[in-house]
Amino acid sequence: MKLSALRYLVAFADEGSFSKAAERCHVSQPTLSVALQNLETELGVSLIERNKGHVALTELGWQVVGQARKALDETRRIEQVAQLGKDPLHGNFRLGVIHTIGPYLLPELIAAMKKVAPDTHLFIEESMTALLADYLKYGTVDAAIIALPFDIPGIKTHALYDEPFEVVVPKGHPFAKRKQIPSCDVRGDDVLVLKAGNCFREQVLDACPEISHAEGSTHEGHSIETVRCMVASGYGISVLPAASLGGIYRNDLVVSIPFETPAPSRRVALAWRQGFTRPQAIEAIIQAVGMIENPSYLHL
Amino acid sequence: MKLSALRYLVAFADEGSFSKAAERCHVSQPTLSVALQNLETELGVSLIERNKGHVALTELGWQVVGQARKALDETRRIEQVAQLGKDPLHGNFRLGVIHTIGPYLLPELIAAMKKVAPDTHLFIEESMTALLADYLKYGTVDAAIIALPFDIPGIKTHALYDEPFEVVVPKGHPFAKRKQIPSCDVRGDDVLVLKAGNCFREQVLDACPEISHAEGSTHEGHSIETVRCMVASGYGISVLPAASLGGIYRNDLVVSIPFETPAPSRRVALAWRQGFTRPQAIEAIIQAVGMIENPSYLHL
DNA sequence: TTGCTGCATAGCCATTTCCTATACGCACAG
DNA sequence: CTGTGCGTATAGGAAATGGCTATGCAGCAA
Repeated sequence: MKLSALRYLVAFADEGSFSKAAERCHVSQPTLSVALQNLETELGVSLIERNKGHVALTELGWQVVGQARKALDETRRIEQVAQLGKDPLHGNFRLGVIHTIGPYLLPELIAAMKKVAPDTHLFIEESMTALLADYLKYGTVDAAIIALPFDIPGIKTHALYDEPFEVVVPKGHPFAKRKQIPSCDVRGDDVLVLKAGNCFREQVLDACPEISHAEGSTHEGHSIETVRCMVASGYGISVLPAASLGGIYRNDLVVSIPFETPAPSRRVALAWRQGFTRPQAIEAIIQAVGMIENPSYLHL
Repeated sequence: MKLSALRYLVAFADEGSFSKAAERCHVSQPTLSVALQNLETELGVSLIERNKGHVALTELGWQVVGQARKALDETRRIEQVAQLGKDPLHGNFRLGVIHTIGPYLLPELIAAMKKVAPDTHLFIEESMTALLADYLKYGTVDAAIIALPFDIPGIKTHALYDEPFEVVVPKGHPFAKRKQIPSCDVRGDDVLVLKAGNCFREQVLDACPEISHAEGSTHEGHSIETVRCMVASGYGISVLPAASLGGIYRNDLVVSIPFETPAPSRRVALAWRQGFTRPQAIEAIIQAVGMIENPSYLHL
């Protein structure tokens, strides 16, 4: 079945003559005539009654014309859908974020995106770095916010900001009154770290190599919030990213103290597939991050 | 836009790979690959994100696929409509009837058609012979029941039955007690006839040439029912077709008397365009007329 | 590295599609 | 009755299309 033949048929129904229909369709009369004959042959029915000196649609012809109109309408709507979708800032955008950043960045990021790209609807996928890498690769997410380094073939990144780490101790801990702490003071087996798989665990261990970190020990937490509660409960001290300690996450049960400069930190970046078709949406996210006011991290 | 490209796109959405989609569509991988590239170019958007080692639909791609499915569904339904319509006894049939036959034949004809072709839905168009001829010609009706002769180029006819005429007089009229009347007795200026345009008027004047028939006189009626009422009211006598005098149309205000044999009559026929595409429906009507029991006319 | 898989590209061929020219039938006018 | 105009069908040829095979190239697994 050819869409052109359907258009010819509808034109014939509207014009009531082969010649007029051909004119309307910008084809010659024989072209349209033959095309309709073929359509009838293909469907195995007679759509047009050809009489000496007069032609008209058959009863069935009218039914087919009606259905053909619907089909043509739906195909026209394909073009409309494509046209609407041409705006790269319109439609859904699937954004992955690592667990140790999501809760502390997203509320403000989403608010900023509403201003930068109000028609972009963010779907958030929170996970761990390794999984997000796969998601990115296979297109499950369009982009991801992760911590560098993030060197994956075919994936591009753009640094967003640096996030310093801070030491977290329970109220009344000997460190609690100090203004700054050197990283070498964070050591021993009472330092709580995240469980394996969270990239932040490795980043902390890199920053404070003297932490004792037997994997599977009771001094591991599933999430930053768990660790914070464990610190508050006196299980030990920890090192957490600044964003998880400021703003609405500040509380009275724990005390956070900056490291001595140069404070250990991680560089947070946006990552996306090289072939991603909406670079403008990537730009919008970068711009939205830059718009966040009073962030608990260091703008680049 | 090509329907094949839409099918390829949907197949790709289902299979997630060019090769598998090509296999499903029974075409080679390059064919499908190129077709989708062309579709993207035509729509001016990117539907598929091509990465090294991995391809996937874009957000917009999914939207277009959804719309493409609808369009393909509607085109498939065209074939279904055609398939259903292949039954020539299914669907609408527009039947024209002249005024002087319609009310007296249709009730029984419609009942008979319900048995012969229950899926044929009759649309009735009641009019005068000349108009029906045009309707037939231009396809406004599919067939017409008229009185012979009806010689029109491109129109075929099939005689259905002979309908004798009868003399109608008011109760108490001198003719009322006679068993038979010779046509020469029907004469003068108190014979009521139909107005010009009704073919039955000419048929009566042919049968009884001695009727005085100044056109536009007060002795003309618009319809058989009007004439019957005029006879009942004592305006004169008339000649009417037997079918309008029997059955439910028999009443006590007028008396109908047969003509002497050979009684004047008219031959009623079915007429249709030579090129009409559903001859089976024509056959069904002829058969339905033959099925009518106890008709007020003479089966051939 | 090597082979395998999967998509893109190139070149070729068959088919399709559209055109012009022409034939044919009908209607209308002279 | 005949010529002319209108409308559709048919025929033949040119151009465009759609399909194929062969091949290139990148990623991935062994």
